[in-house]
Amino acid sequence: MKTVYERADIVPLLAEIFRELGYEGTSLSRITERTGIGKGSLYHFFPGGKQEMAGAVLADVDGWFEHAIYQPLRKDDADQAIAAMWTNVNDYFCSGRRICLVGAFALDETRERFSAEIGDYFIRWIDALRSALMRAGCPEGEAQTLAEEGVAGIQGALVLSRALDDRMVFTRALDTLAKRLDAVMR
Amino acid sequence: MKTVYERADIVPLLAEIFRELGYEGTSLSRITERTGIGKGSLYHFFPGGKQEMAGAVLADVDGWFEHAIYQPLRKDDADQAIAAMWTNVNDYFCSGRRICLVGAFALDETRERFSAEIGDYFIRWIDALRSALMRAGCPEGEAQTLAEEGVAGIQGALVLSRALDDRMVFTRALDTLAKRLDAVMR
DNA sequence: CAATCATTGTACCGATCGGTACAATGATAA
DNA sequence: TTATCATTGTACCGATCGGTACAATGATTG
Repeated sequence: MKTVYERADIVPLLAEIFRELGYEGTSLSRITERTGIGKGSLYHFFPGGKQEMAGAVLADVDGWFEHAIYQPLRKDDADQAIAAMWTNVNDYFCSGRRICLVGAFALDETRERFSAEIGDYFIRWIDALRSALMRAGCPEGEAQTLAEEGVAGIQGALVLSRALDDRMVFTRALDTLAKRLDAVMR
Repeated sequence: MKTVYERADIVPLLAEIFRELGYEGTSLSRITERTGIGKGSLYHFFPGGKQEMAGAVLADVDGWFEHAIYQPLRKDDADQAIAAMWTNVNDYFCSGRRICLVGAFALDETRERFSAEIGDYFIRWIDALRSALMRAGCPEGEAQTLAEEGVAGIQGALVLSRALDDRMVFTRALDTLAKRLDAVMR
């Protein structure tokens, strides 16, 4: 018996493991244990080993945010895009049950491995949000501060809700942030 | 030649290493490499091994916050204590260069090892801040939300400033948070 | 059918992991 | 001085680490 995988199917599985265990905590044996995918397959699709696996996961995450969050913020109706951001972020992070892999990588030495990808992810999030805020009538300086506050607030809400093991904390924090940005736009 | 240590001197050294490398990323050999302390000494002071070392570091961090942040928030003049919190937090985290070990542990599976300590640290921070806010004239419901927002905001600012490798982001975020809490108090 | 080739399971590699055992060291106290 | 005892350096343990080699598998193509 022999199961055949595709690279595109493996990446989301890897993502969940890196999210839960972190980069250092993720070992090849635990990947095999939790997915059934052997080393042969893993090194066939990711010849660069663990580093390439994590890199592929980061690229996948980045692609999702670019499509689902950043592009709407840059191009669509500002009010609608910002409203959609809150609901999409709440769904994506499962109300705080899931964490942000990029944020987690930023905290420890894993950052050194992926500093470019990590920086890009947040820079583009903040820029896209600021763009939407300005189109909604917010002056530039205030829009930059608000955008940073919103993105940082989401990351902090993830930390806090996991620390307290309380998903309501995340949803509540998102709600407070949404109201704050809303208030400045009109 | 033989260097003699005390447990109290070792803990801060361990703290810095756990902060930079995370729990899984911190190995005994790297501790020895960066501190010169051998396994003999480490297991003499921490018979429980790595878990006890990290536990001692968490207790040390908790003690510092209890003394320098929480107690003033609960007992001293509210305005002064909150103002002191911002400057002390900015100093403690070196304007975002240092991260919060408790928050980092909360993000990955390390949380399972120390869930009680992690939960306590944040619960007491939020409670103390809410107490100060209420004494400063903030109604209870709003004080709870603001306290959570403040603590989460600090954690998010740490993530963001490290991700962007920009310490100004941290100082700016702290400033924005301070102004926000200040506005509601009067 | 035969040949090709992407994919997979498994055995194996040296290095490092967390942890233990214990003798050497050196300060303290009788 | 001698005995005691906390402290340390070092050698060692089995397990696991990330990674490699390669033959077996099986779908695809001519």
